[in-house]
Amino acid sequence: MARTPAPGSRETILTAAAGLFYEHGVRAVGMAQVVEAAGCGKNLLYRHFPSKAELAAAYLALVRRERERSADEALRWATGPRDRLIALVGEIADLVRRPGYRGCAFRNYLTEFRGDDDTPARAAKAYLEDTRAEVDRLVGELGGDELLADRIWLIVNGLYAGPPSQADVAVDWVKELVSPER
Amino acid sequence: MARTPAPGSRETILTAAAGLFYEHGVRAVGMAQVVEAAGCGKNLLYRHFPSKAELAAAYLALVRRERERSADEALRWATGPRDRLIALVGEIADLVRRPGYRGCAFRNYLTEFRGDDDTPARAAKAYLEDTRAEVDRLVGELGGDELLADRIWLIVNGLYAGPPSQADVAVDWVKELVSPER
DNA sequence: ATAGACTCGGACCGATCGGTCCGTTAAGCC
DNA sequence: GGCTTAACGGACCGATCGGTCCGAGTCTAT
Repeated sequence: MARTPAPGSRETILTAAAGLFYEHGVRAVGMAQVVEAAGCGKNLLYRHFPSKAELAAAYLALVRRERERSADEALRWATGPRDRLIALVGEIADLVRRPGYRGCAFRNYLTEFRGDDDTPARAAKAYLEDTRAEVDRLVGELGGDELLADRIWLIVNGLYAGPPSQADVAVDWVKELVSPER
Repeated sequence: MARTPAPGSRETILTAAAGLFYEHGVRAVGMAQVVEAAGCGKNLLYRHFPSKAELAAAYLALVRRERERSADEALRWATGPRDRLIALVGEIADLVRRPGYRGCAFRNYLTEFRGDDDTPARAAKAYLEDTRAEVDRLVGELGGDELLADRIWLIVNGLYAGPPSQADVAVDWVKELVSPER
């Protein structure tokens, strides 16, 4: 079974905060709620995370780790840029289909704090840019032009926003786009 | 020249609130800021809008009126479902390209208040459903299948989310999708 | 001039925000 | 058992939240 992290540990607090932040939004969740969900004292929370902004940044970093782990696993068995692109979009589709899906954590944060340029906002932007760059790289390996990369990125953004019922449409479309024309 | 609305009027207050809500987000803007921007007293604000939720609902209703006016104008000269679909997406592209674009007001609200089911949230959902239904209707008139409607909706969602530089890509793609195959 | 209606600005309310601090309690460790 | 360490829970802080209320001032109509 999975190792149970010690109560009051940094990991426990961060997990509790991440769940609340993702479900309700960072702005909507107060530090008191985080403390209550984590089952620890405010004291300990502020020892691990000196401010709400740093807790939010750690939340986004945690989500990024999870996303990258999931993406790495999805891309493990994909060989070549074509399969890797399909796997990349398919992995996002799996995320969107998951019950309790509430949108992309990074896009959500940038919507909640639009205009801000604090640490978590920069982390969110960095993730989006890196993902976009990954799409560009794979399309380049595949020999595709910038238009193809733009179109796939358009689908990815639409996939993140849209209802889960659109996930299959997005994946199938990308498969079609990256398949050699008959 | 444009008629200047009376200071302290409902229209003046709503316009000021709408600008702040759209730029910074509804949660991030306090009623005191609205009052300050509107140049009126709190008294008058709460006479016209009995609560912040009602002000937010009026803000979304205002945006909806503007969006529908702009869409009607864009669709005025389009004849037939093909041109109307292209015009519909092109009008959204114009919005996205506008300086100061901060995303779709309705999607932003639903992100900020995810999980809530108050009056403004229902208004936002209704707008999105109506727009999606409009796409379905036009695709149906054109003789397209559900897949085409899903794909166009995917592009629309991606267009709203993506950087303005993607606007042309989205419009050109929709043109290609609805054009009769050679 | 005077009365009335209306507005602004701000004081004010209870609640909650992020964040600090401390008394109590409990868990090690010798 | 006694000592140390540390976490919990909550009181507490100033600021801000949405929302109410009132005094002072303005304008108009008579």
